[in-house]
Amino acid sequence: MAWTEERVEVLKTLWSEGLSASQIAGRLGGVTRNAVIGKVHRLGLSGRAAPAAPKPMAPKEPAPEPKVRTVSMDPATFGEGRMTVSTIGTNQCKWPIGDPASEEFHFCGQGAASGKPYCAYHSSLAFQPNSARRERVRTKAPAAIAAPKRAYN
DNA sequence: CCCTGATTCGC
DNA sequence: GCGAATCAGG
Repeated sequence: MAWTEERVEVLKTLWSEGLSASQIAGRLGGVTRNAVIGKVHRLGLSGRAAPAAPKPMAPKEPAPEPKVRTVSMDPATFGEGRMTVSTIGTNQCKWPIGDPASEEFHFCGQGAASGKPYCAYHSSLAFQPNSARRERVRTKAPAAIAAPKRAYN
């Protein structure tokens, strides 16, 4: 399973969303949590670093008014609205657009259902790939390296 | 024991 | 670059 742009986007998003490596791995499918963590490190977003650029220090953004843009654009034109991490609303799609460490970085910003971090379009991207396996009840750890206990008889 | 991420290391 | 094995912690 190769790390396609889409999969990487999902990875970055879910990771920044706070999901654990095993959760992400299970969602993507075809990869283990080790692979996810390895990729995460390789991407340089370990430690749950903020997706936003390493802003040294915002000169005290007064913006006391959480005026979010209630945009309703088509998925095809997403990217038009430059929702930054500071302008994103709670019920707006938080799908990352562009490099997290770039000025171009912003969020989709489309209307998202309450509780859902993404709009329908990106939600499908993130949740569509595989939906069969959600259960975590069966943690893949049957390993149980049989103890080589042998009697020295 | 279950889990978590972090790092190493052979591929 | 990739991910399993391993490490280190909760």
